[in-house]
Amino acid sequence: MGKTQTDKRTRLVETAMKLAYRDGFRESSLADIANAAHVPVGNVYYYFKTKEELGEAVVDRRLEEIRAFKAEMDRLSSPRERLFAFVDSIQRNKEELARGGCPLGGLCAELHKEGGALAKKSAELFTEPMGWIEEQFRAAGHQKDSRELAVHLFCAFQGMAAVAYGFNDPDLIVMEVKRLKDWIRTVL
Amino acid sequence: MGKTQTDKRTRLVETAMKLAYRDGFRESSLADIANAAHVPVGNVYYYFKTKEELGEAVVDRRLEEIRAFKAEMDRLSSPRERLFAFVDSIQRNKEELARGGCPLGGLCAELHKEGGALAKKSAELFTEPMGWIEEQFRAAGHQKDSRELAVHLFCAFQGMAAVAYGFNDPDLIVMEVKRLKDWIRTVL
DNA sequence: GTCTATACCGAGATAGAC
DNA sequence: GTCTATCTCGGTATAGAC
Repeated sequence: MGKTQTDKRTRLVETAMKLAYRDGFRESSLADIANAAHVPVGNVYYYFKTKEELGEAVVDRRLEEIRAFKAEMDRLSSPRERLFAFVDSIQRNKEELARGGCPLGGLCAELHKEGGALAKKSAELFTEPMGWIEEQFRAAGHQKDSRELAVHLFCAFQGMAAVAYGFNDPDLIVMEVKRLKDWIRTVL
Repeated sequence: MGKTQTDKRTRLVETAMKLAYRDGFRESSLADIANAAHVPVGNVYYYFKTKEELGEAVVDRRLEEIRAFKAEMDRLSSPRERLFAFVDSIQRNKEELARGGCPLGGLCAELHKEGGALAKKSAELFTEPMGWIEEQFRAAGHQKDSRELAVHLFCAFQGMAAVAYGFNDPDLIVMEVKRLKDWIRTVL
Protein backbone atom coordinates (compact mmCIF):
# COMPACT_ATOMS: atom_id res chain seq x y z
CA MET A 1 0.00 0.00 0.00
CA GLY A 2 1.62 3.25 -1.20
CA LYS A 3 1.86 6.45 0.75
CA THR A 4 -0.58 8.37 -1.44
CA GLN A 5 -3.29 5.80 -0.84
CA THR A 6 -3.04 5.83 2.90
CA ASP A 7 -2.96 9.59 2.91
CA LYS A 8 -6.14 9.84 0.91
CA ARG A 9 -7.82 7.11 2.87
CA THR A 10 -6.89 8.81 6.11
CA ARG A 11 -8.08 12.15 4.82
CA LEU A 12 -11.40 10.63 3.76
CA VAL A 13 -11.98 8.95 7.11
CA GLU A 14 -11.07 12.00 9.15
CA THR A 15 -13.15 14.29 6.99
CA ALA A 16 -16.07 11.87 7.20
CA MET A 17 -15.66 11.82 10.97
CA LYS A 18 -15.69 15.59 11.13
CA LEU A 19 -18.75 15.96 8.91
CA ALA A 20 -20.56 13.11 10.64
CA TYR A 21 -20.06 14.93 13.91
CA ARG A 22 -21.17 18.30 12.58
CA ASP A 23 -24.05 17.30 10.31
CA GLY A 24 -24.64 13.62 10.97
CA PHE A 25 -23.32 10.64 9.05
CA ARG A 26 -26.39 10.04 6.95
CA GLU A 27 -26.81 13.70 6.00
CA SER A 28 -23.21 13.87 4.85
CA SER A 29 -23.12 12.68 1.25
CA LEU A 30 -20.07 10.98 -0.22
CA ALA A 31 -19.74 13.98 -2.51
CA ASP A 32 -19.61 16.35 0.47
CA ILE A 33 -17.01 14.22 2.17
CA ALA A 34 -14.87 13.73 -0.93
CA ASN A 35 -14.92 17.43 -1.76
CA ALA A 36 -14.00 18.48 1.74
CA ALA A 37 -11.18 15.92 1.73
CA HIS A 38 -9.96 17.07 -1.70
CA VAL A 39 -10.48 13.66 -3.21
CA PRO A 40 -12.36 13.06 -6.47
CA VAL A 41 -15.90 11.90 -5.72
CA GLY A 42 -16.01 8.66 -7.65
CA ASN A 43 -12.63 7.74 -6.27
CA VAL A 44 -14.10 7.10 -2.84
CA TYR A 45 -15.09 3.65 -3.99
CA TYR A 46 -11.51 2.73 -4.55
CA TYR A 47 -11.00 2.87 -0.80
CA PHE A 48 -14.46 1.83 0.44
CA LYS A 49 -16.85 -0.51 -1.30
CA THR A 50 -19.89 1.11 0.29
CA LYS A 51 -20.76 4.06 2.44
CA GLU A 52 -21.40 1.70 5.32
CA GLU A 53 -17.78 0.57 5.09
CA LEU A 54 -16.69 4.19 5.39
CA GLY A 55 -18.90 4.42 8.45
CA GLU A 56 -17.11 1.48 10.04
CA ALA A 57 -13.80 3.17 9.35
CA VAL A 58 -15.09 6.29 11.08
CA VAL A 59 -16.03 4.28 14.15
CA ASP A 60 -12.60 2.61 14.12
CA ARG A 61 -10.98 6.02 13.97
CA ARG A 62 -12.98 7.16 16.99
CA LEU A 63 -11.97 4.01 18.83
CA GLU A 64 -8.34 4.84 18.13
CA GLU A 65 -8.91 8.30 19.58
CA ILE A 66 -10.41 6.77 22.69
CA ARG A 67 -7.46 4.41 23.09
CA ALA A 68 -5.03 7.28 22.70
CA PHE A 69 -6.96 9.19 25.35
CA LYS A 70 -6.86 6.24 27.71
CA ALA A 71 -3.12 5.86 27.16
CA GLU A 72 -2.67 9.50 28.10
CA MET A 73 -4.80 9.15 31.21
CA ASP A 74 -2.95 6.02 32.25
CA ARG A 75 0.21 8.05 32.67
CA LEU A 76 -1.29 9.46 35.85
CA SER A 77 -0.27 7.49 38.89
CA SER A 78 -3.55 6.78 40.70
CA PRO A 79 -6.98 5.67 39.47
CA ARG A 80 -8.50 8.47 41.49
CA GLU A 81 -6.44 11.06 39.60
CA ARG A 82 -7.34 9.40 36.32
CA LEU A 83 -11.07 9.60 37.00
CA PHE A 84 -10.82 13.24 37.98
CA ALA A 85 -8.75 13.94 34.89
CA PHE A 86 -11.45 12.32 32.79
CA VAL A 87 -14.12 14.52 34.30
CA ASP A 88 -11.89 17.55 33.86
CA SER A 89 -11.56 16.76 30.18
CA ILE A 90 -15.34 16.81 29.88
CA GLN A 91 -15.42 20.29 31.29
CA ARG A 92 -12.57 21.37 29.06
CA ASN A 93 -14.64 20.34 26.05
CA LYS A 94 -17.84 21.95 27.27
CA GLU A 95 -18.09 24.36 24.35
CA GLU A 96 -17.78 21.65 21.75
CA LEU A 97 -20.19 19.38 23.64
CA ALA A 98 -22.80 22.12 23.89
CA ARG A 99 -22.44 23.09 20.26
CA GLY A 100 -22.38 19.67 18.64
CA GLY A 101 -23.19 17.09 21.28
CA CYS A 102 -21.01 14.20 22.37
CA PRO A 103 -19.06 12.74 19.43
CA LEU A 104 -19.44 9.25 20.86
CA GLY A 105 -23.05 9.47 21.97
CA GLY A 106 -24.21 11.14 18.78
CA LEU A 107 -22.48 8.67 16.50
CA CYS A 108 -23.56 5.71 18.58
CA ALA A 109 -27.21 6.77 18.54
CA GLU A 110 -27.23 7.54 14.85
CA LEU A 111 -25.51 4.37 13.68
CA HIS A 112 -27.62 2.33 16.06
CA LYS A 113 -30.74 3.05 14.04
CA GLU A 114 -28.94 2.40 10.76
CA GLY A 115 -28.98 -1.29 11.69
CA GLY A 116 -26.71 -3.94 10.21
CA ALA A 117 -23.01 -4.15 10.95
CA LEU A 118 -22.82 -0.49 11.93
CA ALA A 119 -25.33 -0.86 14.74
CA LYS A 120 -23.27 -3.58 16.37
CA LYS A 121 -19.98 -1.80 15.88
CA SER A 122 -21.27 1.49 17.24
CA ALA A 123 -21.79 -0.07 20.68
CA GLU A 124 -18.01 -0.29 21.03
CA LEU A 125 -17.96 3.48 21.30
CA PHE A 126 -19.53 2.98 24.72
CA THR A 127 -17.93 -0.30 25.84
CA GLU A 128 -14.44 1.01 25.24
CA PRO A 129 -14.56 4.04 27.56
CA MET A 130 -16.86 2.40 30.09
CA GLY A 131 -14.52 -0.54 30.43
CA TRP A 132 -11.70 1.82 31.20
CA ILE A 133 -13.74 3.66 33.84
CA GLU A 134 -14.66 0.36 35.44
CA GLU A 135 -10.98 -0.61 35.62
CA GLN A 136 -10.25 2.59 37.49
CA PHE A 137 -12.90 1.93 40.11
CA ARG A 138 -11.69 -1.62 40.51
CA ALA A 139 -8.10 -0.48 40.90
CA ALA A 140 -9.33 1.99 43.50
CA GLY A 141 -10.67 -0.82 45.64
CA HIS A 142 -14.23 -1.21 44.35
CA GLN A 143 -14.11 -4.83 43.28
CA LYS A 144 -17.74 -5.57 43.86
CA ASP A 145 -19.55 -2.53 42.49
CA SER A 146 -17.06 -1.30 39.89
CA ARG A 147 -19.49 -1.83 37.05
CA GLU A 148 -22.33 -0.02 38.76
CA LEU A 149 -20.10 2.93 39.52
CA ALA A 150 -18.78 3.01 35.97
CA VAL A 151 -22.30 2.93 34.59
CA HIS A 152 -23.26 5.83 36.79
CA LEU A 153 -20.27 7.95 35.81
CA PHE A 154 -20.72 7.26 32.14
CA CYS A 155 -24.47 7.92 32.26
CA ALA A 156 -23.80 11.22 33.98
CA PHE A 157 -21.37 12.10 31.20
CA GLN A 158 -23.77 11.20 28.40
CA GLY A 159 -26.66 12.89 30.16
CA MET A 160 -24.98 16.23 30.64
CA ALA A 161 -23.71 16.15 27.06
CA ALA A 162 -27.16 15.42 25.64
CA VAL A 163 -28.91 18.10 27.69
CA ALA A 164 -26.19 20.72 27.19
CA TYR A 165 -26.51 20.04 23.48
CA GLY A 166 -30.29 20.35 23.56
CA PHE A 167 -30.02 23.76 25.19
CA ASN A 168 -26.72 24.75 23.58
CA ASP A 169 -25.58 25.69 27.04
CA PRO A 170 -22.05 24.81 28.19
CA ASP A 171 -22.82 26.09 31.69
CA LEU A 172 -24.95 23.04 32.33
CA ILE A 173 -21.77 21.00 32.01
CA VAL A 174 -20.03 23.07 34.63
CA MET A 175 -22.96 22.55 37.00
CA GLU A 176 -23.07 18.83 36.49
CA VAL A 177 -19.31 18.33 36.55
CA LYS A 178 -19.28 19.92 39.98
CA ARG A 179 -21.84 17.42 41.24
CA LEU A 180 -20.06 14.56 39.57
CA LYS A 181 -16.79 15.39 41.28
CA ASP A 182 -18.55 15.59 44.63
CA TRP A 183 -19.98 12.16 43.94
CA ILE A 184 -16.59 10.66 43.10
CA ARG A 185 -15.23 12.02 46.38
CA THR A 186 -17.97 10.25 48.29
CA VAL A 187 -17.15 6.86 46.75
CA LEU A 188 -13.37 7.00 46.57
CA MET B 1 -62.26 21.75 8.85
CA GLY B 2 -64.14 18.49 8.23
CA LYS B 3 -63.82 15.35 10.25
CA THR B 4 -62.07 13.37 7.51
CA GLN B 5 -59.31 15.96 7.24
CA THR B 6 -58.52 16.00 10.93
CA ASP B 7 -58.57 12.24 11.04
CA LYS B 8 -56.08 11.92 8.21
CA ARG B 9 -53.90 14.69 9.49
CA THR B 10 -53.85 13.13 12.93
CA ARG B 11 -53.08 9.74 11.48
CA LEU B 12 -50.21 11.19 9.44
CA VAL B 13 -48.69 12.99 12.42
CA GLU B 14 -48.96 10.02 14.76
CA THR B 15 -47.56 7.65 12.16
CA ALA B 16 -44.72 10.05 11.44
CA MET B 17 -44.04 10.25 15.15
CA LYS B 18 -43.93 6.48 15.45
CA LEU B 19 -41.64 6.03 12.44
CA ALA B 20 -39.42 8.94 13.48
CA TYR B 21 -38.96 7.23 16.81
CA ARG B 22 -38.25 3.81 15.33
CA ASP B 23 -36.15 4.72 12.29
CA GLY B 24 -35.40 8.42 12.65
CA PHE B 25 -37.27 11.33 11.07
CA ARG B 26 -34.92 11.84 8.17
CA GLU B 27 -34.75 8.17 7.27
CA SER B 28 -38.55 7.95 7.20
CA SER B 29 -39.68 9.00 3.75
CA LEU B 30 -43.03 10.64 3.15
CA ALA B 31 -43.97 7.56 1.16
CA ASP B 32 -43.24 5.31 4.14
CA ILE B 33 -45.25 7.52 6.44
CA ALA B 34 -48.19 7.92 4.07
CA ASN B 35 -48.38 4.19 3.38
CA ALA B 36 -48.23 3.28 7.04
CA ALA B 37 -50.96 5.84 7.75
CA HIS B 38 -53.10 4.57 4.86
CA VAL B 39 -53.06 7.91 3.14
CA PRO B 40 -52.20 8.37 -0.56
CA VAL B 41 -48.64 9.55 -0.90
CA GLY B 42 -49.11 12.73 -2.90
CA ASN B 43 -51.96 13.70 -0.61
CA VAL B 44 -49.58 14.45 2.23
CA TYR B 45 -48.96 17.86 0.70
CA TYR B 46 -52.57 18.78 1.17
CA TYR B 47 -51.95 18.80 4.91
CA PHE B 48 -48.31 19.86 5.04
CA LYS B 49 -46.53 22.13 2.61
CA THR B 50 -43.13 20.54 3.33
CA LYS B 51 -41.67 17.66 5.24
CA GLU B 52 -40.26 20.13 7.73
CA GLU B 53 -43.79 21.26 8.52
CA LEU B 54 -44.72 17.67 9.24
CA GLY B 55 -41.71 17.55 11.54
CA GLU B 56 -42.99 20.55 13.48
CA ALA B 57 -46.36 18.84 13.83
CA VAL B 58 -44.58 15.78 15.22
CA VAL B 59 -42.82 17.91 17.82
CA ASP B 60 -46.12 19.56 18.72
CA ARG B 61 -47.71 16.16 19.15
CA ARG B 62 -44.90 15.13 21.51
CA LEU B 63 -45.38 18.34 23.45
CA GLU B 64 -49.06 17.51 23.85
CA GLU B 65 -48.07 14.11 25.19
CA ILE B 66 -45.76 15.73 27.69
CA ARG B 67 -48.48 18.10 28.85
CA ALA B 68 -50.90 15.23 29.25
CA PHE B 69 -48.29 13.41 31.30
CA LYS B 70 -47.74 16.45 33.49
CA ALA B 71 -51.47 16.83 34.03
CA GLU B 72 -51.61 13.23 35.18
CA MET B 73 -48.67 13.67 37.53
CA ASP B 74 -50.18 16.83 38.95
CA ARG B 75 -53.07 14.81 40.31
CA LEU B 76 -50.72 13.54 42.98
CA SER B 77 -50.85 15.61 46.13
CA SER B 78 -47.19 16.39 46.90
CA PRO B 79 -44.25 17.44 44.70
CA ARG B 80 -42.21 14.69 46.30
CA GLU B 81 -44.71 12.05 45.17
CA ARG B 82 -44.79 13.58 41.72
CA LEU B 83 -41.02 13.39 41.31
CA PHE B 84 -40.95 9.78 42.43
CA ALA B 85 -43.81 9.00 40.09
CA PHE B 86 -41.84 10.54 37.27
CA VAL B 87 -38.83 8.35 38.02
CA ASP B 88 -41.08 5.33 38.34
CA SER B 89 -42.44 6.00 34.89
CA ILE B 90 -38.91 5.91 33.51
CA GLN B 91 -38.42 2.47 34.98
CA ARG B 92 -41.80 1.33 33.69
CA ASN B 93 -40.67 2.27 30.19
CA LYS B 94 -37.24 0.69 30.48
CA GLU B 95 -37.83 -1.84 27.69
CA GLU B 96 -38.88 0.81 25.20
CA LEU B 97 -36.04 3.11 26.24
CA ALA B 98 -33.44 0.37 25.83
CA ARG B 99 -34.81 -0.72 22.48
CA GLY B 100 -35.35 2.65 20.82
CA GLY B 101 -33.83 5.30 23.04
CA CYS B 102 -35.63 8.25 24.61
CA PRO B 103 -38.35 9.61 22.30
CA LEU B 104 -37.60 13.15 23.45
CA GLY B 105 -33.82 12.96 23.47
CA GLY B 106 -33.60 11.17 20.15
CA LEU B 107 -35.93 13.56 18.37
CA CYS B 108 -34.31 16.59 19.96
CA ALA B 109 -30.83 15.52 18.91
CA GLU B 110 -31.86 14.63 15.37
CA LEU B 111 -33.85 17.75 14.65
CA HIS B 112 -31.17 19.86 16.25
CA LYS B 113 -28.76 19.06 13.44
CA GLU B 114 -31.43 19.63 10.80
CA GLY B 115 -31.15 23.33 11.54
CA GLY B 116 -33.78 25.94 10.69
CA ALA B 117 -37.12 26.19 12.46
CA LEU B 118 -36.99 22.57 13.58
CA ALA B 119 -33.77 23.02 15.52
CA LYS B 120 -35.30 25.81 17.58
CA LYS B 121 -38.58 24.02 18.12
CA SER B 122 -36.91 20.77 19.17
CA ALA B 123 -35.45 22.43 22.26
CA GLU B 124 -38.98 22.70 23.67
CA LEU B 125 -38.92 18.93 24.07
CA PHE B 126 -36.46 19.55 26.90
CA THR B 127 -37.68 22.86 28.31
CA GLU B 128 -41.20 21.56 28.78
CA PRO B 129 -40.39 18.60 31.07
CA MET B 130 -37.47 20.32 32.78
CA GLY B 131 -39.63 23.29 33.66
CA TRP B 132 -42.11 20.97 35.29
CA ILE B 133 -39.39 19.21 37.30
CA GLU B 134 -38.08 22.55 38.46
CA GLU B 135 -41.55 23.54 39.64
CA GLN B 136 -41.69 20.41 41.77
CA PHE B 137 -38.42 21.15 43.48
CA ARG B 138 -39.48 24.73 44.10
CA ALA B 139 -42.81 23.61 45.54
CA ALA B 140 -40.87 21.22 47.76
CA GLY B 141 -38.99 24.11 49.33
CA HIS B 142 -35.94 24.42 47.06
CA GLN B 143 -36.40 28.02 45.94
CA LYS B 144 -32.75 28.75 45.42
CA ASP B 145 -31.40 25.67 43.70
CA SER B 146 -34.51 24.37 41.97
CA ARG B 147 -32.99 24.78 38.56
CA GLU B 148 -29.78 23.00 39.43
CA LEU B 149 -31.68 20.10 40.91
CA ALA B 150 -33.96 19.91 37.89
CA VAL B 151 -30.97 19.91 35.55
CA HIS B 152 -29.41 17.08 37.49
CA LEU B 153 -32.54 14.96 37.48
CA PHE B 154 -33.15 15.52 33.82
CA CYS B 155 -29.53 14.83 32.88
CA ALA B 156 -29.67 11.59 34.82
CA PHE B 157 -32.79 10.64 32.90
CA GLN B 158 -31.29 11.43 29.51
CA GLY B 159 -28.00 9.78 30.41
CA MET B 160 -29.46 6.47 31.47
CA ALA B 161 -31.70 6.44 28.41
CA ALA B 162 -28.80 7.10 26.04
CA VAL B 163 -26.54 4.49 27.59
CA ALA B 164 -29.27 1.87 27.98
CA TYR B 165 -30.03 2.41 24.31
CA GLY B 166 -26.38 2.07 23.31
CA PHE B 167 -26.15 -1.27 25.06
CA ASN B 168 -29.77 -2.29 24.50
CA ASP B 169 -29.87 -3.12 28.18
CA PRO B 170 -32.93 -2.17 30.26
CA ASP B 171 -31.19 -3.34 33.43
CA LEU B 172 -28.98 -0.26 33.32
CA ILE B 173 -32.13 1.77 33.86
CA VAL B 174 -33.04 -0.20 36.95
CA MET B 175 -29.56 0.39 38.36
CA GLU B 176 -29.63 4.10 37.70
CA VAL B 177 -33.20 4.61 38.83
CA LYS B 178 -32.25 3.14 42.17
CA ARG B 179 -29.44 5.65 42.55
CA LEU B 180 -31.65 8.48 41.37
CA LYS B 181 -34.29 7.71 43.97
CA ASP B 182 -31.65 7.63 46.69
CA TRP B 183 -30.49 11.02 45.50
CA ILE B 184 -33.98 12.50 45.59
CA ARG B 185 -34.34 11.27 49.17
CA THR B 186 -31.19 13.09 50.16
CA VAL B 187 -32.42 16.44 48.82
CA LEU B 188 -36.10 16.29 49.71
C1' DG C 1 -4.01 2.74 -9.77
C1' DT C 2 -6.57 7.00 -10.58
C1' DC C 3 -10.34 9.67 -11.92
C1' DT C 4 -14.51 11.07 -15.23
C1' DA C 5 -18.77 10.30 -16.79
C1' DT C 6 -22.84 8.28 -16.03
C1' DA C 7 -26.36 4.89 -14.65
C1' DC C 8 -29.85 4.22 -11.50
C1' DC C 9 -32.86 4.86 -7.83
C1' DG C 10 -35.54 6.99 -4.41
C1' DA C 11 -36.37 11.23 -2.27
C1' DG C 12 -39.35 15.55 -1.91
C1' DA C 13 -42.39 18.17 -4.33
C1' DT C 14 -46.01 19.62 -8.04
C1' DA C 15 -49.63 19.68 -11.80
C1' DG C 16 -53.74 18.80 -12.85
C1' DA C 17 -57.61 15.09 -13.52
C1' DC C 18 -61.67 13.90 -11.12
C1' DG D 1 -61.19 18.61 -1.62
C1' DT D 2 -58.98 14.27 -2.96
C1' DC D 3 -55.80 11.52 -5.29
C1' DT D 4 -52.77 9.97 -9.57
C1' DA D 5 -49.13 10.67 -12.37
C1' DT D 6 -45.08 12.84 -12.93
C1' DC D 7 -41.06 16.08 -12.53
C1' DT D 8 -36.72 17.17 -10.72
C1' DC D 9 -32.89 16.71 -8.03
C1' DG D 10 -29.38 14.57 -5.36
C1' DG D 11 -27.87 10.41 -3.57
C1' DT D 12 -25.10 5.86 -3.97
C1' DA D 13 -22.78 3.12 -6.88
C1' DT D 14 -20.50 1.51 -11.38
C1' DA D 15 -18.26 1.28 -16.01
C1' DG D 16 -14.61 2.15 -18.26
C1' DA D 17 -11.13 5.78 -20.15
C1' DC D 18 -6.54 7.09 -19.13
